[in-house]
Amino acid sequence: MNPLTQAFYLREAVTVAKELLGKILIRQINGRDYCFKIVETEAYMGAMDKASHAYGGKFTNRTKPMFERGGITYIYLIYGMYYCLNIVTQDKGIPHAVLIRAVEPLDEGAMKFAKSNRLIKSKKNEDLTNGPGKLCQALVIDKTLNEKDITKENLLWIADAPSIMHIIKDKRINIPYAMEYQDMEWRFYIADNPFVSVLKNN
DNA sequence: ATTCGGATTCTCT
DNA sequence: GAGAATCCGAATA
Repeated sequence: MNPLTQAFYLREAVTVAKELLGKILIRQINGRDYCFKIVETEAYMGAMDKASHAYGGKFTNRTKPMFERGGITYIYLIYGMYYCLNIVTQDKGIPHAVLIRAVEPLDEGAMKFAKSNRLIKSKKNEDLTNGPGKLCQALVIDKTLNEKDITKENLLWIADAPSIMHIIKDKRINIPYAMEYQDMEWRFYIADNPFVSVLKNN
């Protein structure tokens, strides 16, 4: 499997968010590779986007990675308990990012790995990785992996795979403070995939 | 099936 | 000091 190159990430977050669906997120740990398919993403569109941590060009210790050149991680702690994994996109100085909201274990090994890191009652496999906090727990992703290059085979990287044809677009989740931006359809997921966290409400 | 509250700590003002 | 790009299990209906 070949890593997605940096050029892939030097574009708008919405574009990258759509194209990341179906790609393979790989966690290397104890000399083994665990592979997961990306099935749900959200785009955060930089200084104009009221839902973004970088709204108004806000530059702090936390948001700093978003201002770097695309192709690295942006990982933060949320609600004091959970981590969220983002992929930085666009060139240096343009703070776009894509939140990885859900992944699907690609094989039995990945499934067992996820299970061993998630101590929950539910026996449904979907509950292992169908949310941004859940997948970070399942793949043992924390701030030690923040601001790291994901274009090279490493502890955490992304490999190319065939593009997804049937993509659903929808509003982003849980951003009530974002005013008019909470209605932007900047969440994307693979149609009919059981690991998607929230389905379209109608 | 849907709603609800508690957990927990980093980050910024 | 307040609030956060969430999750889980329990309670309700």
